[in-house]
Amino acid sequence: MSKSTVSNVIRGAGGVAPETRRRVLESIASLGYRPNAVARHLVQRQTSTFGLLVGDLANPFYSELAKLVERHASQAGYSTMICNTDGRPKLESARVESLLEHRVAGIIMLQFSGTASVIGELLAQDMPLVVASWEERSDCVSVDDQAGARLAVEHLLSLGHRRIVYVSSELVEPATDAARFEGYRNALLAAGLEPVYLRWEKVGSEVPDRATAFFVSNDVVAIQLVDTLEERGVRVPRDVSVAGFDDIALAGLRRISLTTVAQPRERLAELVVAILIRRIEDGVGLPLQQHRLHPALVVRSSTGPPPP
Amino acid sequence: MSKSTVSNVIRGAGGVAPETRRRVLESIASLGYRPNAVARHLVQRQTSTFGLLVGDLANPFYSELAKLVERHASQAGYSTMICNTDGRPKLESARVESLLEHRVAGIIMLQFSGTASVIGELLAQDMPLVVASWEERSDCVSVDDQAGARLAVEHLLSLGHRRIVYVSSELVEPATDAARFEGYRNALLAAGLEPVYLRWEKVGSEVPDRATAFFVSNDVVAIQLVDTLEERGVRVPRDVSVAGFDDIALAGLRRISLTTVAQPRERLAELVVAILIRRIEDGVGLPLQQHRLHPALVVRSSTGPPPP
DNA sequence: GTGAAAGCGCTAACAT
DNA sequence: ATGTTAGCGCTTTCAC
Repeated sequence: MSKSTVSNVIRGAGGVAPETRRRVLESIASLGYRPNAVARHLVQRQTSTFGLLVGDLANPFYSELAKLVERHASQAGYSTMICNTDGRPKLESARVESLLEHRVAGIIMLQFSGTASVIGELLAQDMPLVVASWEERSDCVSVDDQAGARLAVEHLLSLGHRRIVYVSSELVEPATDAARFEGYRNALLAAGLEPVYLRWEKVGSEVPDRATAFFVSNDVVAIQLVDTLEERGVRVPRDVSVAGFDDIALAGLRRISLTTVAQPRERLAELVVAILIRRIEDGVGLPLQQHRLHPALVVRSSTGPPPP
Repeated sequence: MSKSTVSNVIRGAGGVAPETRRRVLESIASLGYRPNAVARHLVQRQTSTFGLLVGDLANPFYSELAKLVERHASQAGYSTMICNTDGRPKLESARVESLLEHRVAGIIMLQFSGTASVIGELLAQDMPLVVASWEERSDCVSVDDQAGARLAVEHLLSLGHRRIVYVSSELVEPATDAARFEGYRNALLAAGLEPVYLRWEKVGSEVPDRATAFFVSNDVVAIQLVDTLEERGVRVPRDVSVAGFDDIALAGLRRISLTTVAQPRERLAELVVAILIRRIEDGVGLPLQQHRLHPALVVRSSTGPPPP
């Protein structure tokens, strides 16, 4: 009963006599032996751990996604090391450095803080990486942000709105925000209307009085916007309509009932993990794996016709 | 420039000549050398990774807590391996086994699925463990669930309610649920009233018509309950009052405005991590570290006087 | 102050 | 089918 035989039994490698196998298993049970993954990873020069970078776990969209990603990862035999970056580039690079030192098998970025260099560095080191938003340089899977925005804006347009404002926030990474704004802008331009870009942080001071509808770059901020508006006595959707993006669980509550662009979360999580595993197994040779998923408009009651 | 000298420089261990130190640092930079944490952990027979077990990351209370825990952990130099158990004991033990094989330095359970044996096994192996709810046998920190429930019920009582129903759900682990029910029960009994225990899953079929108020064991279910009630045309708080437990971020929204018992999340996360680190450093000799935090009632507009 | 040597617990290649 | 050997990349004595 040498180390290698025990190893063969544990790893399910063939070539072990049934009787030997039984004895090994028995000893393992009686001694309470537990294989040491650290040692295995060292000798294999490969861990079975993913690094999961998320901007803000307190944002339901990301925590829901993180949950799904972790599930798929563990089903495929991978553990998940989670890092909340708070959207801070400094923190992000520190956490990436730590993941690299831990020799994670691959990294998933649910939200990329905007420091383009981080992605470049990861790629330069051949670290398998999947970004859950559009990223030219690496494997990625995202929803078609432009199409999603167009869906929402066309809905607002068809309701009769003419003064539709785009509201952005720091919670959405710049590239994604840009794509959603672009979709919004194209839809407005096509209707011969003028796009207006507003930062959520400034809604307090400069909210355009004549706006009859807002398209907000994510649900969390959309819900906060409804809150803020109603605090000022503006009723939604009677006085003004609000549409969001993501379709977080909360958006479906009767009291919230937010019209929004739904992301296929389940499919997204599944794909992200599958793509990462593929990259890990097939290596650098594999061409870029980039997917764009279709979003769907979910009409609820935060949008309605503009006041007369 | 031997391996040990490099090691001494990296670890900041003294006894290295400034000139040598400079040269080592320079080589590290030019070669792009990155220390291998896996090897370090193997030789030290200790990782710097925490295992974080959470019942449901999609529940905002847990994701908010997870975020805080991860932050404190990383500030203390620990990585966080996250495991979503979905409240399923089978999954839970599988994930714990994986954490054990990874030789995590300690485990934090944000929600314990109810299989008492898991905790026993962990303790038997001297695995540092902190449970974020009351657990006699191990280090733990929780809010005073009984006191919290009493706060909520006394508020309802003072509003004039007499038929107050307790609503439980699978989302809350049994021990916590029991403590909250106990606090509810005591408060009702003290007022000479009869406690009623109802499972959320059964609210559809057997909701007591004469109830004028519900105390729900957590916010997520409380919010769903409000939804369900209003779907049936029952208005909150006009017809019936609802109070929850946790004070998730969502509860503060105007549209939701849920009266609830607030848990000191920030303090909880901080303590959990501090206690775990203490246990890791001081070992088995240290007596049990058990803390009970004080909850606070947050009165919002989901509660009001009962209808005449 | 620096280097040489041993060994953490495994796997993989090679003997037997 | 089983055992032996040689590392994986570090830290930690222990010599020098």
